[in-house]
Amino acid sequence: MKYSAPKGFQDILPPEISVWQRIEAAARSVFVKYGFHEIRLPIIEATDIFVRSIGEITDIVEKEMYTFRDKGDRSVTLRPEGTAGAVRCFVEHGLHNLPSPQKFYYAGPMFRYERPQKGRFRQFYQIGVEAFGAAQPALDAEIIAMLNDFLKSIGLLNLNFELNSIGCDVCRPVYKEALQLFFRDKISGFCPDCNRRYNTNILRILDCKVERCVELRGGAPAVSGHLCEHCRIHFDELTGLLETLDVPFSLNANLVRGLDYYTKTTFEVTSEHLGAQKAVAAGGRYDKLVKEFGGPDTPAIGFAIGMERLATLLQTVVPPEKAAPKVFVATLGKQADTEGLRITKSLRNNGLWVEPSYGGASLKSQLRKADRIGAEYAVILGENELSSGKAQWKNLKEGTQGEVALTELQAFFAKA
RNA sequence: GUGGGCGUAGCUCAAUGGCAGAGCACUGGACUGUGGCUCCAGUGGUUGCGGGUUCAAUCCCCGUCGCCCACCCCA
Repeated sequence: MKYSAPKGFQDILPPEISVWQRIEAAARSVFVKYGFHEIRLPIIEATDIFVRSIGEITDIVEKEMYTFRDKGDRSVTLRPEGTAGAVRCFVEHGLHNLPSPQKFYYAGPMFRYERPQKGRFRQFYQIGVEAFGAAQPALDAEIIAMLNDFLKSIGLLNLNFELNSIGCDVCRPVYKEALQLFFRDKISGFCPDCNRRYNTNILRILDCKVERCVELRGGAPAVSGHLCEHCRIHFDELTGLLETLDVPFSLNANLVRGLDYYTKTTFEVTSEHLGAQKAVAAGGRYDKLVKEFGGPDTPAIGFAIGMERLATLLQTVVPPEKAAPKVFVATLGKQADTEGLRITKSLRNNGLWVEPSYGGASLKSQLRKADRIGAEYAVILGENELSSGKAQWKNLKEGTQGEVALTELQAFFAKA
């Protein structure tokens, strides 16, 4: 093999594409009912946009970004996620001047230089959703309900919907201090990763999977007990609204998002039928990010859906569609080859999927091909048919055959 | 970045320190112009790449690249 796609990059071929198209169509039809509009964003942004929003000490920024200098010596980065670019877009175009909230979605590839594994690629596709300009828990509830609607509409059940609040810039620092106090004396007993987390992102100790760490962190202060009144009310109202809207969820006090910009509500949808990378969608509030980007103080919330992971799940539920032509036109002889092309075109003009023979093969091999590509009908056109002005039609599913005048072919297949 | 497993035909996989194979798929034939079933034949390989050991390496050793899985982290 001389060439292969770069590590962590993959081709998506026709049998799989039908699942992707189904996902995209379902997303559009659900999102439009919630008033979300599609936007198309650049795949490259100024590097600083991601550093400022995602956070300097996150893995994404520290080691996973495809960053390079363009010919104008600007540092640019292939987007590792969509929210930063969406916020940049919102601020750049002054979209806060439009009635609030403004609601958007987008779909496309993201890039992270990571070691590939099941459900993880260096180029991966996300459908992203962002809503700007409403601080009320009603918006959180709606956006989560919309995600739930979407997942139901493509036929996915048995997903885990987890919810948490990580507080705001008032209560989170207090909570972090409480965690530092709790772990200070016992951190040396934790795994090396947790010792690193103690300094970089202490919240992450709460979802370490190492058995010893799970035991040792028993009794650690829960975020729910440290939310300020404002955040606690927001969260309580949200859970109440989700119950009203019949959105099932479970609380997970250890649900921590890795990106710095999240505030208050965080949520994640996972499946047990994926590998270790089991999150199919995740998101949360980011009330400070628009201001951070130079816009007015504008609360916002969003989520992202992992397309590959969703497609993997959907393929186990719904088999990929096998699309097949209505008619295969088999021809024998130069003159019939030409006439066959003309017939093919006229049937296509009637809206049918028609495949011509490209000439030169035996009738036997042409019919074999017609069968293998799953055509419903074959039209047979040779010297006899040309001279009589009548083609043979054959129903390949039922094995029936008959004659039809060349001038009647369109009418024949319009009814067939 | 770390750890483990695996690289042989388009796909799924055999094989052995001594001529590189099967099934499926593809093309054709048996059946001068009638598919599916059957039978026959054909196309297709620098055994991922590079080096080493050896009379001889697909096999053993080293390196490298790729794939898979897990950690970290994340959609």
